[in-house]
Amino acid sequence: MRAEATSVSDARLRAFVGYNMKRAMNVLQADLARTLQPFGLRMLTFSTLSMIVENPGLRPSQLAEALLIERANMVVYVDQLEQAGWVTRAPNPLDRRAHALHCTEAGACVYDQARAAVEAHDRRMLDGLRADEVATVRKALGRIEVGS
Amino acid sequence: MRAEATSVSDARLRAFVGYNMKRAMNVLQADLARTLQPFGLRMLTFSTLSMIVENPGLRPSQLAEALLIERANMVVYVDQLEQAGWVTRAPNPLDRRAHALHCTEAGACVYDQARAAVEAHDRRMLDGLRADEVATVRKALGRIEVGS
DNA sequence: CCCGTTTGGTTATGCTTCATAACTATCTAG
DNA sequence: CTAGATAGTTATGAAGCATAACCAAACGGG
Repeated sequence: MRAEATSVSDARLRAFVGYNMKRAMNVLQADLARTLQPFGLRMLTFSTLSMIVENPGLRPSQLAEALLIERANMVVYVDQLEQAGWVTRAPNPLDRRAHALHCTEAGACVYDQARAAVEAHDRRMLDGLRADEVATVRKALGRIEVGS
Repeated sequence: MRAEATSVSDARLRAFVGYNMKRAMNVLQADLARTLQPFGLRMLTFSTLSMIVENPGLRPSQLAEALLIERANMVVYVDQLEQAGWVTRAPNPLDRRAHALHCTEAGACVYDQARAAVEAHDRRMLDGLRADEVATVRKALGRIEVGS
């Protein structure tokens, strides 16, 4: 028999919605990373690629602001996408400081495939919840995000 | 006028519940860190302290398992709590390999105060949501956590 | 009882995310 | 024209997390 037969309980922490959210987020993040790994993407590079595909020509600083990431860190993610041949940093004729980000054909291709996988993952994650329940979750997440 | 007057949109990413959850979690985490900072605690040290207060005598490895943290990393958090004088590592007479974790009086005191602050934070975070909506959110988070 | 295996705690190391400071080049406003 | 702001970059450090390796102690089959 073990030294501690008494069971350990996190019931007190379970009372906090934030604690449950963190645990759920852990699982979600690990699962999503597994989903994206075959495409050579991670959560942040996928988000970055998505923003570039959907907003062609945008600047890195706009990207950073939209994704709540520091400009300094965005450099790394754009670097990785550029080195993979999925994104290009074109000079911006209107502002020689800025870059205009565009995706390549290969980038659009991998994005389409990855997006389908992420959509499937998102659907699977909410499997068993009714549409109105999902709507409630979205509403709650929105409140938490802006409410601070 | 700026080079890019066209507005940047993350609408495509907003379609994913996971993306909204990550953004909400970012805000939550930053806000909770601010809440805990006056007490000299962070999310993980607070969770660790809570588990020790609520489960006196438990072993570090039990703690790690309950909080989904590697044993190797748990060492650091227990170290910090011990150095702050809030937790003690007592020898376990039944198993000389193991440690029995207990909180000190000072540890119980700071925990009570921090817990009240975290409870207030959790309540404020969900302000504006009905009880049944909160229940739905809890249910969804539970599904995501175990569903994988 | 002996010895291989397992377990508990620890140390070291590396990766990812994130924040900050500092620098250069460029733009903008007075 | 000059001062200050902005865009991109580099360097650095903190936190969270994972893995491998190590030692001491416990366990279990022969």
